[in-house]
Amino acid sequence: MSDNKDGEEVSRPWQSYHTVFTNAKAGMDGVDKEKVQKIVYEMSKGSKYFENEERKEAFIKQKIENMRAQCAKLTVMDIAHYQTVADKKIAELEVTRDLSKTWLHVDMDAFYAAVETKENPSLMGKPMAVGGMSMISTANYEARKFGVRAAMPGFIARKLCPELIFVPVDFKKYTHYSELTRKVFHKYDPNFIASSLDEAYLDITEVCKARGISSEEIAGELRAGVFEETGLTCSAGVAPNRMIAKVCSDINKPNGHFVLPNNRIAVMTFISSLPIRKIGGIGKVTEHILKDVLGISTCEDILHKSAYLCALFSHSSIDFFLSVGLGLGRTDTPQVRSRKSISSERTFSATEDEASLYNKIADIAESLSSDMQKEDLRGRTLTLKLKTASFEVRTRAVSLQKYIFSSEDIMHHGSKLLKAELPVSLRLIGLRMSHFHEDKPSPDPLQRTLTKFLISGNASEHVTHDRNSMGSESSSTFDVSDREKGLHGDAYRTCLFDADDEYDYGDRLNPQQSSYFEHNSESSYINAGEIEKPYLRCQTKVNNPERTGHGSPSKEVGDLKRVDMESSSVSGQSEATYVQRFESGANILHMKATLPANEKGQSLWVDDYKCSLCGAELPPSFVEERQEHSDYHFAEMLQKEESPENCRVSIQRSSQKVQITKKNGQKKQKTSLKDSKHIPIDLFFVKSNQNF
DNA sequence: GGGCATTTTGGAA
DNA sequence: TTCCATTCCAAAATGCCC
Ligand SMILES: Cc1cn([C@H]2C[C@H](O)[C@@H](COP(=O)(O)OP(=O)(O)OP(=O)(O)O)O2)c(=O)[nH]c1=O
Ligand SMILES: [Mg+2]
Repeated sequence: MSDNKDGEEVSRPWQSYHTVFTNAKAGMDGVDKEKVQKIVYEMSKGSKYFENEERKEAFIKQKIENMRAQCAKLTVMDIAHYQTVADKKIAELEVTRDLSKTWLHVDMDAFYAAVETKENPSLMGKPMAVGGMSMISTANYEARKFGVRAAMPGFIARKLCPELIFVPVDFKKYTHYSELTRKVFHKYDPNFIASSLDEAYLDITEVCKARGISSEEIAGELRAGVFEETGLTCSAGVAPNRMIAKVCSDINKPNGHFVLPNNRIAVMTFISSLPIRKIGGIGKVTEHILKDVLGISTCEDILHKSAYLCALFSHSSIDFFLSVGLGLGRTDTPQVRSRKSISSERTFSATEDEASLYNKIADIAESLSSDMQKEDLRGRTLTLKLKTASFEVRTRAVSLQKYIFSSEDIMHHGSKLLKAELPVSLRLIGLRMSHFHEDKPSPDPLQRTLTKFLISGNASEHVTHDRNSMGSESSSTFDVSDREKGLHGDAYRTCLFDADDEYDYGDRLNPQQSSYFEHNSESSYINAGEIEKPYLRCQTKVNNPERTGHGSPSKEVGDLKRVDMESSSVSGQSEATYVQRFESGANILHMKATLPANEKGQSLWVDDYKCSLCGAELPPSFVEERQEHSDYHFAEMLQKEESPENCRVSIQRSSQKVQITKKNGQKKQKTSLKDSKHIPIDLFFVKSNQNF
């Protein structure tokens, strides 16, 4: 297979250039995929962006090779062992199957584009995209016939379709229409989960029973209701759990619905031939890895390769994959979660002019501060995000003792972080605040703690009465991390098991969250957890519409005020903690590991391939990289011997980093990127894997 | 050994 | 001419400090 692939890469290179929009999507039926691929490739080839993608791709390929090697080493006995482990796990999961609920997933058709067309009917029937020349957020179905898709840069889309009309994004409009749709959703499930402006999950078990009608009828009625209310079409999917419902809503998109009966046979039949990429949580990289390492393409394949999966991946990943293979997904209604961060970033033409960079960051700080004030947020951690002219992304964070929100404070700390990176040529700067303080303004930390303590008692009561108690959202007043652990402490990994849940956080129509009634924009968080009539307490949060060119309006996340942990830690330093690292994008999947530790000494290349100190693999041809790698170990040793106290910052700032997986004692490592000036780089790997 | 802080990664709309 | 976004989440890994 790999030989074959390599061969194709040489003769038809565009076939191996995968993008987020390479993946099939509704409305792409009659499209000449080959032609589109070729144009996309031609337009991308040679660009800085492309080169960065190639670097990332090379990293993944290497990882795949390592995993394949590991598979090859498995003995018959190993495989038999893993098979029993897999079978046991499968049996355990099967027991949890719950076919008693009926979930419906609704997804608006070409949402932004549909809204724009509704407001400007002259666009009807013409290929149109929402966004600009650098990026489009979505395209209508006429444009999709040309291969134009969401997340595709505008200039490429125009190449695919010269007639394409570009309409700038206008979040205010989308938010408005979103509210209208939610009004309809609310009639069928007052606790519906809004996972984005245009999507929601409804537990229609009760409505069906109460009205004595089928889920099919509910789906039709709901879609008609949405159309009546908004003039926009949507698609729906009905299934016994959210994971499958989401897949189903895509089956008859646009303007249609698909109902999967609540019985095991139907689910298994449906899932078996389904490409794994259709499942939420499995994206480009995971698909690539499972395909190239184990030949897995469909959900059915997952069960056939269960032993290998157990041999290669971590527990949580195994649970997730096997659940997908079994067609199992969440059926409960999760706890409402509050926003955890807020950010603002902007792309501009690359520059290394410091004055101009400071101007940019000032604008961003201003914008972020303004957003924070709209939600009455104050945060303790500020993260600076940078994207260099070569598309390398870096982040740098500081945790402060004070909670801040003013543009002055943000700018002050943000520019300090930026200053440490100069000189550098950047194309993007972003600022993100997190570790929010949940109280109302009260600058004094001590006082806040007290206030919080008092409030937490009351707030807790409300919150805990929240619909279901799976979360310990407020159980532990002062320990955020404990609460979060509780939140994810379920049998499955939230993120992967049910990707839907990833989005539940935000748009779930929760009391204080976004929706269409403003009277509560001021609602105090003390009522945050109460949910009698959730939507009645929603506030309309328009996320700086039009500020950004495209993208999504920040997930109007509600701010379920949770009592945050107080300053307590702010580890030592009086000012703040500065730590940094860098790295170019590279993918990592988590796997099991198995590499022996090395001792310190000189850097030698074992088997002419592996570093004797850390096990990193670096082919002999990587002369410079090897030199650099050796230098790194050398510097590391010097540091250890000389200044133990500076170790942290120094090492982290060095151009390479070595990571040792504790659990497995295996190591993985990669060379990260450099620092502003040169560009070393590249990685190598690890023998084994990591955990998925 | 645990808790905290930082960074990276992959995913989704 | 233009030349690949923005917002947000969770997990995992790493290192420091107790
Ligand atoms: C996928 C994607 C969507 N969006 C926005 C624009 C979309 O209209 C909106 C909803 O996303 P989607 O539901 O993924 O797409 P869509 O509604 O435009 O089309 P479909 O008929 O296939 O459902 O989110 C982005 O801004 N960036 C993205 O990468
Ligand atoms: Mg949609």
